[in-house]
Amino acid sequence: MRRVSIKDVAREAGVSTTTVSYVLNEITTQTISSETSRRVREVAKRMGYVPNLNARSLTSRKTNLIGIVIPQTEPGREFMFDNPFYGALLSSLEFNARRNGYHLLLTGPASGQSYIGVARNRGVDGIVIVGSYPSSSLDELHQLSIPVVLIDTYVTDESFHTIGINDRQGGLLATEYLLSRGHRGIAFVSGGISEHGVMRQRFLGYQEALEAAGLQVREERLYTGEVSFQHGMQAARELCSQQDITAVFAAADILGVGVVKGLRQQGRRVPEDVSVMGFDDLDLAQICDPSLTTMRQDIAAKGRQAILTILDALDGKPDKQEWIFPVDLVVRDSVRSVGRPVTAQKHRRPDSGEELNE
Amino acid sequence: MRRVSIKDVAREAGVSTTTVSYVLNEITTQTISSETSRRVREVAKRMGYVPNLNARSLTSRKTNLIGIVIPQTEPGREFMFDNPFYGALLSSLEFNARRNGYHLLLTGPASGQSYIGVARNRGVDGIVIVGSYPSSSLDELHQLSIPVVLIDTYVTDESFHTIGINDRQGGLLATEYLLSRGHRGIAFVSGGISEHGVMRQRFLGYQEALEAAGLQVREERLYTGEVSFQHGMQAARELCSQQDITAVFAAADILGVGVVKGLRQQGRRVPEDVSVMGFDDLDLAQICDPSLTTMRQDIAAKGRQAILTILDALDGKPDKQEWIFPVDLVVRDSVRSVGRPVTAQKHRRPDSGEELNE
DNA sequence: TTGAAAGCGCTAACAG
DNA sequence: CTGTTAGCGCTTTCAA
Repeated sequence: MRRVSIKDVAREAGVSTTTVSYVLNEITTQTISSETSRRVREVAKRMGYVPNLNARSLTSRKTNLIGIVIPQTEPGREFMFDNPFYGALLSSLEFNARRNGYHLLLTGPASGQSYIGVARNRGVDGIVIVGSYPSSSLDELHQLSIPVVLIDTYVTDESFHTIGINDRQGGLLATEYLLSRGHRGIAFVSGGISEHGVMRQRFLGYQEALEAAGLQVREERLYTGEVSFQHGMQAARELCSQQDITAVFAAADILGVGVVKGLRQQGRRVPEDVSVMGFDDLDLAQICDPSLTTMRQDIAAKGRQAILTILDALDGKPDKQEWIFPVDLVVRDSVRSVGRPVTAQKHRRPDSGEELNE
Repeated sequence: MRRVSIKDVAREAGVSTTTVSYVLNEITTQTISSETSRRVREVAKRMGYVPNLNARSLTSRKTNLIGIVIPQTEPGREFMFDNPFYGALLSSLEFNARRNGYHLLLTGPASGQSYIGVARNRGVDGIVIVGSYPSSSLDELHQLSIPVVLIDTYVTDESFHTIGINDRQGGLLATEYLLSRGHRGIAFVSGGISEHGVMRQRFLGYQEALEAAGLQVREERLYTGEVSFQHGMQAARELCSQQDITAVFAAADILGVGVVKGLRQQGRRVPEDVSVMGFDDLDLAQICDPSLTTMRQDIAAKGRQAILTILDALDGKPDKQEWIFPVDLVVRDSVRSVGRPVTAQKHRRPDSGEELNE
């Protein structure tokens, strides 16, 4: 049984398809007698007419579809995302798209194939890309002449809108906090450090904080890999052999909780033996025990702004948008103070986050 | 700058659009000279031609689109899913859809509106619905004459395929395990218990196990609410006042980790003071400390089978498919044995999961 | 206030 | 081996 089309409605109502179209789309430049209008509406309703958006897009050149590209954690891996971060972001994208009359076309990057293909095939009106990709892939995006929003990636390209947080400052603040607690041996656990990725920025913040404190980044304290619970655990296992590490800065909560777990398995207590900082402030941070001290970012805001930015661009706003949301330190239970070196300050305010003014 | 269409290619290659269509779609019933074929391909590539799937769907009556409906945790809430369960499931759905040439149209149920609307608008080829909905909503699904797969819901309707696990048995096994460990005061923490939902089945398993052990379900030990970390914490806080509760069966891991957290906040130790069981075996279960004893289910398999079932139906297989995947007990660290009543067995196998044969 | 006609990009009989 | 033609469902001039 075929779907009822505009033709069916037109025939049944005894008018032309044009008229049906006018009525149902409430075209104000046309004037339709209220009687006709009423009848068309009634018939359409009775027959259960639903417009075919694909057909409509053919003429209107607008699909009301927004493409979302979310990375695979690892190439060839079945799961796009183990990291709850993406679930939260996706939720926000969906919610905001829907309330504005858009639908979401979801895709991971086609393995070995242009991940733009889908967007072109379907004629999405805009596209949101999460995470960083080789710039070769991004080149293809130029060819699509549609609004592109890049979330969490550092490319300086005038034709793309970007949404992110101040990752470098986040890394800086996190590390400064650990330093302020007296830690000097601070390991860094992260995902892959690619040129345009957030991990690199968080690392730079880490480095900057260390150097400002007169310390050096030490190769053997760096644990990069994938952003996963597993990698966090693995890193923790390895770093246990270095006695001078008293704190770990994990550049994502999912890594942080892995680190905590791994440390535990090695018989180390958190934070008594080793302190741990996360990044993101997912629910995970509170689920973990001890609850994770972390850098909070507003994931919902990112999703919301991504959609709004697309809509703005579709509305004809020409300027590139560039949003940087703030990150905030959230102190919980996974970091403790250790005896500070001789450079202790004169006036030590008890229990306050002492600034590190070298 | 307009996208290049089949017409453009045809003109450039000096052939008709028909020929282009034949070549590019590799229609085997037609025979095209290899020279023409080569030229068309070359031109198409050079011009960067990408077929418009929306247009194609107009004639082929096939969109290669699968609609996915994921519930909102709570009506009016911004997030569809806080629960990482949905992220995992969605990943699997996307992966399997893509490898079969399908794309995913993602939507939460439109607030106050038919959540079938999107599917009809877009003409999706099949639809996957996760979670249980009022049966009134499901009625509309009949009108769509497309394959429908229901994940995690108990409706007996011949026209829908279903995929799930044996929730009742899961609830039974979980509770039996707690009983076998000597627990008698077992609380039940879950999401809303709706008629066709999984929570109800898990509850029935809980009830069955209790009754088989000569115990009764007690109203004051039931904590139903939403499936969230928050609700788990809240339930834990409340159940602390009941001294005779020595174990909690949380019908979802996200609830379980909330319960553990809540108990901790009340100064109760897990499992020394109170034992906790989860359900799902998400990563969370291991992130939690102590790691959660739980019922494992294969989320990836659910997603895979959902897509395969749609494809089967689209291929013309007429029979309703009904998949029930197994659940397995995963013993970790959140449950301890308590002194068993006098009915202790003669031969007590140390450290084995003693069966409860009353 | 309404409708005829053309066209969006593509496919599929059918004819040649 | 290839092209003509009609049509998928809808919008949009343009004319009546």
